Formats: sequence, structure tokens, C-alpha cells
Amino acid sequence: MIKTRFAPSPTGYLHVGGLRTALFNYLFARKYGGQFVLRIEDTDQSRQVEGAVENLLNTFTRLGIDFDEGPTQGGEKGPYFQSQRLDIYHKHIQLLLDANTAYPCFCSEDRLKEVRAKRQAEKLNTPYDRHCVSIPQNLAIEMMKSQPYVIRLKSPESETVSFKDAVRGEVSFNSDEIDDQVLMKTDGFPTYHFANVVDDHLMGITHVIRGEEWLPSTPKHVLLYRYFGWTLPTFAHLPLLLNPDRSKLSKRQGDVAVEDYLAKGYLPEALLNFVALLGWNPGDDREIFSIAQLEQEFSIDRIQKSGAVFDVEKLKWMNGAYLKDLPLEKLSEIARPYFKDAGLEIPDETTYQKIVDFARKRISLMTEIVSESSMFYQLPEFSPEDLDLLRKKSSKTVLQYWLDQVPRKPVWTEGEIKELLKSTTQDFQVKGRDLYFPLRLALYGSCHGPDIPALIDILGTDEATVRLTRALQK
RNA sequence: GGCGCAUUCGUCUAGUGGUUAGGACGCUGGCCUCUCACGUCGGUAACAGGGGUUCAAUUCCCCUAUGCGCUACCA
Repeated sequence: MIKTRFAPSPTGYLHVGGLRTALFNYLFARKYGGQFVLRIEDTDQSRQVEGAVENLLNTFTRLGIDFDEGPTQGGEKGPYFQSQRLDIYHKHIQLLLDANTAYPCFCSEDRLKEVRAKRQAEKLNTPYDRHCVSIPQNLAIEMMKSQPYVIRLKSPESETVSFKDAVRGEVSFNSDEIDDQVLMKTDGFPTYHFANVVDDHLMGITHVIRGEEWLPSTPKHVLLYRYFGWTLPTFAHLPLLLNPDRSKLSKRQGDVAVEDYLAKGYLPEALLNFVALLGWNPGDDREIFSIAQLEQEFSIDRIQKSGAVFDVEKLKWMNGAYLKDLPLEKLSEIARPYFKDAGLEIPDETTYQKIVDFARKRISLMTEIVSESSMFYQLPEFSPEDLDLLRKKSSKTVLQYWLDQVPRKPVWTEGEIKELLKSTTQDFQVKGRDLYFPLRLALYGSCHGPDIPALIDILGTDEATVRLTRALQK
């Protein structure tokens, strides 16, 4: 049984990189009928953010990504907050202590800083100098009663620690380069390195799919699995998501929170689709995938090794593609709140959908739908150039003729409007721009825009009459 | 500095021991059309460099360069 997990620290919002990691874990589990777990890594007490978990959960809900086990749905392997698993970690650290594969360290932060600074000055690497490793066990136990301490991993000497990464193949490190990592902090909380190994094992995680930034600390984790006598999960380290300058995707260079993209009018489906294609591809030219299709197609061996720039331009295009393809009724529903928020009265359903259908072709974000269709709601405003055009003699002739004709029918068909256009040309010798521009300007507020028949269709006879009258008065 | 990972158009990427190195975004030209948008048909642009191995390397190996990541009692 495949089991994957997404294990974020609750920093306040879901990062798009986190979304990609979560998505890959989700897809992999779904593809093989496995389980997907959400675990909150809240072991850093100094970085607690109010409401962060709720916000995270909410974002996943909006995206339609659901978990089989986690804070909301519970599960047999809980609790799913690391801060609630402290006794588990203490029990396990004792195992290590007993086996002498971990040891207490009483060094002060100042001393550690000093040692590090000295090594750095000599241009050497800066691991812990193992000052406390040789304290006799009985003495250490005494000291633990009276002094603050941390528990450190005891890294073996001069051997190669290697593991097979599902994305990168064999990766190996010299154990001398592996720091005696702190496993338990002075405050009694575990560090990430310790908690994630214990939890992944206890929760039955079979595949650890996470960002490449974890690759250098994986040997520490491998060591822990070994010390506990546990079997290694399969590791798969995902290529980083990058800023346009190819540094690790960060806040400084644009939006990084999923909720920000949602707020900007990106559809969840489009965002998911786009992010799925960052570091993974189906092996052919297809680019538009529903979540269901992705669940079918996803595979770890098609994951890319090198980092991927998060290209907002392409995201926009993809979002636009979704907007153009969505069933009109569905898009209209999605668009409704945007109109409401803008305080625009939604006309009868048929007209409303015509407006949405018109606007969808020229927007790439949902938030643009209001401005792109506001001309149907608001009377046109004219610039000095517009006024010049409207006041031209031929323009007046056309507008007057249309004002005479349009009110004659409550509803005009496309064919009838075309006829009217034709007869205008015949009767008054105006055609091309001299005909269309004044009409469009009067009805729509711009020389550029929809066909005249479409305009009359959406506006209706009454509104068209009002606008023609108004334009003639200018 | 140390360690690790990576390197195909500007970006996301396909691909193979012999290909006109393919697609998509962007940019751009044409068509459609009164216009704009949509659509559609084209164009643009890449195998980091140097050594090998081989009849033949973008593809396999080594080195260099470059980029990125990690180097906390943060995750």
C-alpha cells in the first residue's frame, strides 16, 4: 500500500512550491490507490502563526485536494500535529540514547557560535566539534538532571552513507561530512530531522516526496532509519521552483502564496494544472489536464531533475485557456460574485451569459471579467477624439437613421441587423469604418469591440435607443 | 569556504549513438474581419565549454565552467 504525506510547517499560507509538493504526493497516492496524509510540523515554538493551519486547510479545500488522514479527518496514526506527539519523540530518543547512537550535548550557544566562527575564519566546513560526545554516560545522566542540554545524532566515522533517490538515482555522502545534528532541542521539542523520520516510519509512509532543499540532510535521516533498524522509505527529491532570476522561489519577487493567486482570479484547476507541469511532464505534447487525468498519468520517473522557473506569463495563458473552455453556465456561476462585489446589477440570465461569453474571450484572469464587460452596464464616456467622430456629418446621419429604425422592433435578429447595416450603406453611401465606428462608439463607447449585431443583441432595443439618443446629443 | 544537485530555444519541456533537434508560453508575420478579441496558418530561438569512447556524439565517460541548494537548538 502506497502512502505519501505532505508535511508543512504552519507558516501562515500555502506556498506554491508547497502546493507542487503536495500535488505530486497526492497524485502519486491517488494513482496507486494509496493514502495521502497531512501532518503539521509545528515543532518550532518561536514560529507559531495564529490561524495558519486553518488557512492552510482552507486553501486545500478551495483547490479540491483532500487528505485521507490529517488534522481534520483524523486517522489511526495520529495525532497529526507534531506538537502533540512529544511523548512519542521522547520515547524514541531514549532508544537512541540507550544504544549510544545519540548523546546529550551541554554546549552553550555562545560556545557553538565561537567554534563555528573560528572554523569559518580558517575557511573550513563548520560541523559541531563533538565536544560532548565523550562525556561518560553515567556522568551525562547526572548532568542532564541539572543542566540544559540537547540530544545530538552520533554520526559514524569515515563511511559512505548512500541512498537511492527516485528522481536522481544513487546519491552518496561521506559520513565525516554529516554533522552531529541536534535531534532534541533544549525546550524538549524535536527538530525536523528527528520528528520527520519517527513520524514517517510510525505513520507508514512509503514514499517521501519533498523539495530538493532536503537532499543534503537526507543522509542524517538515513542514519536515523538505520539506528532504529527501520526500512528506508523511497525518497524522491523534487526540483526547486525558481524565480525568474533562477534563485529559489521567494516572496521578494512576486506572489508566492496560493491564496494570492486565487484572489487574483486564477482558477484552482488552472493553477493545479500549471504547477503539475513544473518539473513533470506526460512525455508528449499535451498540456491541459484535469486533476482526474493527472491522477492517471502521473509517474515519478517522469519528474525532471533541474529547477523550473515559475513563469507567470504561461500561467496566465493557461488560466485564459481554461476560461475559454469552461461550460458557459459554469463560468457564469464563477463570475457572479465578481459582478456582485463590483456592485453591478446582473441582468436577466440570458443577457448575463451573453456578456460573460463575450468577456471570456478577452480575459486571462477572473478578476478582469468585470472591467471587460462594464461597457454593457455603464453608459459610454467619450474622449475629445470620440466626440469629433460622433459629430461628423456622416456619423450623425448614420446614428439618426439607426435611432429611427432600432426602436421599431423589440428584438432584432442578427440577420435583421445585417440588413439594416446594408441598407444604411445603400441609402447614405457610408460604409466601413465610417459606418461601424460611430455606431460602435455610440453603443459601446469604443471604436473597437464586438460586432454590431452582437452589441444590439446584448444591449436590447431599449438600451440601444438610449445610447443612440445620447450619442446624437453630444 | 565545505558538501551536494543540476545544465536542450528567453521560459516550461520532448527526444535519440546517425533527427530538417519536436511541442507550448512569449515575441513576431499572414489569414479571418469594419475594428478589437478569439481562432487559424507561419516565423523567431537551444543541445554550457573542453577532452575522450565510437565509423558517428546533443545522447555514454571524465574534467572545467556556470547556476542553484544545504551548511541553525528553522522547517
